[in-house]
Parts: sequence; structure tokens; C-alpha cells
Amino acid sequence: MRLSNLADYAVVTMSAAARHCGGGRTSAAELAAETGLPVPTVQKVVSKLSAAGLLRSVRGAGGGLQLARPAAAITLADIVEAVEGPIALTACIDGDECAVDHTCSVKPHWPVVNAALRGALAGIPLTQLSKAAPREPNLTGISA
Amino acid sequence: MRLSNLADYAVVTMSAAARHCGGGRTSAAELAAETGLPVPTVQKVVSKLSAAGLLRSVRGAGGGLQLARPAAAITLADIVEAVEGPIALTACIDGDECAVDHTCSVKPHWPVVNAALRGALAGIPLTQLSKAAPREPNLTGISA
DNA sequence: GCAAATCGGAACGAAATGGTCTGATTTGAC
DNA sequence: GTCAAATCAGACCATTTCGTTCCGATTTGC
Repeated sequence: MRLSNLADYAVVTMSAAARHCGGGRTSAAELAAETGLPVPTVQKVVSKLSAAGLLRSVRGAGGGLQLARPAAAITLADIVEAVEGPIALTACIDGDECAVDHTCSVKPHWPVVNAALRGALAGIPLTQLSKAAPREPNLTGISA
Repeated sequence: MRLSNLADYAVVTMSAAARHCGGGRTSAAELAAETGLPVPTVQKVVSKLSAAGLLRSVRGAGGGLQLARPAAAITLADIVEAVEGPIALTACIDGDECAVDHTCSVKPHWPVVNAALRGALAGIPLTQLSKAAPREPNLTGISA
């Protein structure tokens, strides 16, 4: 129910990379300095992000990273899926079988929840993450 | 991003317990036989559920379990929270601090996602899980 | 041709989870 | 009143996944 730290780091890293998009290429070390994350951790995150096609990496001296797509075309759902795979709360969706083959009356309901979660993540583009505050009035409104 | 197996088992167990609610008390062994889960696992799940106040357990010979509330008043959100704690995708909500104290522009957006996820889980009561199929037409509609 | 700088993948350690087991408690029967 | 059966409750151990770190492959600039 809680996404992994790597996914969280990936979101922060992409948010930092979005600010450097206009200025051209950046590096993993620079992103680590800005976000405060350890350099090796950022490297691992960058590897997954570039493997998923969200970042374009150029090797060699003078190389660096840059967004593969415009920041407006990248959402939270893309970043989370790049690091953690498909967005699904249960494994019985892609694997098709639970541990037991009982007539699971719960299984049909998971796609509804998954779609809701994915929709919430897909509704926040990367451009919005660069802003200071969201548009919603209640920041602590978990029970809203 | 994927809930733990225990939480999944808890949902299945509660769904099975809801069917026995009318007939009075049931036992962990009986629930294990119906769901196909290992008996000790069901016992562990039952312990967490009763500690959270969702199940009422009676010890001793002839004892057993029963729902503490009507099935209509128990939702997926209650079950998940009973096993996994508060529904939050990131730890920076309750802990208030990320690993680094950078001006995190991503943090303000998480409550929005958390509320959406919690709303999706709270919208499915336990009575609906006992039914064979959901009301939604597309079972595989993850991209809906 | 050499050297510096960068990304990429692999290996190690740690933490959380899942599963199992044994013990404490209570009721029912004799 | 005593014994025995049945049940839940908590503690222990193995496994897996996650997180971190390190080293090698590759490319450009001088």
C-alpha cells in the first residue's frame, strides 16, 4: 500500500530534472546535489527511468541526462510504473491466479480500485510538480 | 504500490466471515477451510482484524469469531487499514520529514492521491464483496 | 593516443514480510 | 470439582524483496 523509496526518489529526481530541461543536459551527480539524495541511489533511479524511456542518457565525457518527452507529457503514473511496474494493488491481476483457486469473489473488484488509483496518478503531470503548492486548498485533507 | 499478502488474505477472510455472520459464530479453522489458506495464516490475520475492532473473538471451547459490525458498515478501506496501517503512499505524510529536508515540491500532491485511493477503497463495502460479480461492466478495464 | 567523466550492471547487506510453532485461556463434559 | 478439548494470542524463524554501494564499460575532449 506504500510505494517503495525508489519510486519516491524517482519522482523527486524527475521533478528536479524537469527544471533543467530548458537549460539542456544535466548529470546524475547534479541531480543528487540538488535533491540531497546519495549519488549511487540517483544513478540507480536514473537507470530505471532511462530504461523505461522517460529519460534520455548520453554516455561519455560531457554527456548527461535530459527528459525524453516534454514535462507536460509525463505524469506521476508514468514515473511510478517505470520503477515499480504495472499499477496494481494485487498480484492476481497479471498473474491471473491467487495462491488458492477458490472462487474468489473479491477479485472482480480490484480493477475498479486500480483504475481509480491510476487515474489519480495520471492526473498530475510533471509540470505541476515543479510548482510550489498544489491547487487544492486542503493539504492535510486525508479524510476528505 | 502493491498491498501485502496479509492484507489480501484479510480481505478474503473477511469476505468469508461475512457469509457466516447470519449463522452466528465461526472459527478460524473453518474460514481457512473455505478460503483454502493455511490455518496459521488465517489465525494471524484474524488476530490483526480483531485487534483493529473489525472482528469479535470469543476464546475457549465453543468460541469463535463474528463480525463486530454489520457487513454494510465495513469497507475495503477498513480492512486494509487494519492490517497495513494508515493508507498513505509515502511516509512523509505521517512522519512529516523526508530523508532530506529539501524544499520538496512533490509533497503537497500526495494527499490528493491518497484521498483518491482511500475513496476508491471506501466505496466498496463488505456486502458487495460477497456477490459474484461487480456492477461495473468491464472487468479488465484497467485503462478505463 | 591519453585521460577524464559519465552511465550501466552486478554484488553485498539490511529490513520487512510471510509462515510456523508453542503457550495461555476458556468452556464443556464427566 | 476435575479433566480434557478447543480456541485465540503472542513470539520465533526462514525467506524474499528492497535499498545501498561498488566496480566495470563506454564515450568524448584534449
